Amino acid sequence: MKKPRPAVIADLLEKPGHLIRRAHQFSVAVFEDLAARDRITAPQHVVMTALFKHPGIDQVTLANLVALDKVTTGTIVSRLERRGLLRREQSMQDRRARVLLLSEAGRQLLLQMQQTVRQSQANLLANLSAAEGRELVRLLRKLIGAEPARPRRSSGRSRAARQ
Amino acid sequence: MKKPRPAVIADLLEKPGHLIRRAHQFSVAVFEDLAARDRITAPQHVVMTALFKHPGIDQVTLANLVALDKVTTGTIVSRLERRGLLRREQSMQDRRARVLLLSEAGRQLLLQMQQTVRQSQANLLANLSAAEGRELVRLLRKLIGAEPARPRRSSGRSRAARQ
DNA sequence: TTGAAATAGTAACAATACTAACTAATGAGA
DNA sequence: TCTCATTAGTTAGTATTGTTACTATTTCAA
Repeated sequence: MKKPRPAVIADLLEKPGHLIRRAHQFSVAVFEDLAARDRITAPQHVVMTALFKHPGIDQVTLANLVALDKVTTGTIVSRLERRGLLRREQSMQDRRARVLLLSEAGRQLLLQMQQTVRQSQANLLANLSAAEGRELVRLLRKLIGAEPARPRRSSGRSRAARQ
Repeated sequence: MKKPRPAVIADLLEKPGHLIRRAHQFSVAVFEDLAARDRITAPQHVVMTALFKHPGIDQVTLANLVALDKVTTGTIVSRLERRGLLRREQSMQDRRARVLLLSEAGRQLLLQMQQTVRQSQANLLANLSAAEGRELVRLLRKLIGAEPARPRRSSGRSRAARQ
């Protein structure tokens, strides 16, 4: 006799999609808990980090680096510019493009936030052992198709980074 | 001699917070890819699923079930109500509360979407082996503090489900 | 060289997601 | 019973995130 199939619809806590949303929600909350003092959100921090490592890139390159839509990247950049944390200059080579540079204030803020950021990553993984944390990172990279195999190249082929 | 510490700032693909955001982005894109035809977003589907399993609950109870803010839950519910997928009635017991029920159209749509939903979960985990998928689910549950240990009780203590 | 395709950026729109502040109703203790 | 804290829901405001559509510019190919 067949099992009666009590629920056609699976429990939410079994669904990877739902769990990933919960994890994201948790991650954002943990970050903001510590970074609220500096009035920096997680994506703003990611953008600043990318500009720290790659000064002078344009918005589309930046969008690909951080895996955000170019429109989203544009609004985040605007907000940071309004706060004076980065500068936006006409590119000499391409008059369509805008060259992005962290301002001195932006650089200072980013460096000063390092301890905070490390702490928030630790809080995020607090419920996991060190090995589990590493395994989670590995699985997430594999899930999104960002294999560590390829030596450099980045960008990957993540669906949403299409433009 | 010390290693020169080439980058103060870690690579984004090492940071669990960034990877979780990427995974969430990917998850949403995969779901919408299949569910766009029904014009149902992932959170709308989660809300409908919860109402299917728990008909007649109020908005705050629903918000706790799906781990969303009560405001967000309210706007999603409004949108579904406007489309006729659920009904909202005054509660007899508590005149502040609104009792939520899936309409017949909502029930039909939800059931009809089951195959789509299963497929999108499969697509989401396509890069992982079955064992890796299960491990990811386990780690995410542990991360957000929703242990399978406790037999029933749910709700957990997720930071963002505070209200 | 010129005309079409591609690209960088923006604008307008929609949906999620949260906080803070509010209204209305409930409930519990003095 | 009266007051006050709590609770259900909404409104307003901010931010992220995406789509589609548009302008300006560049590039490539006929």
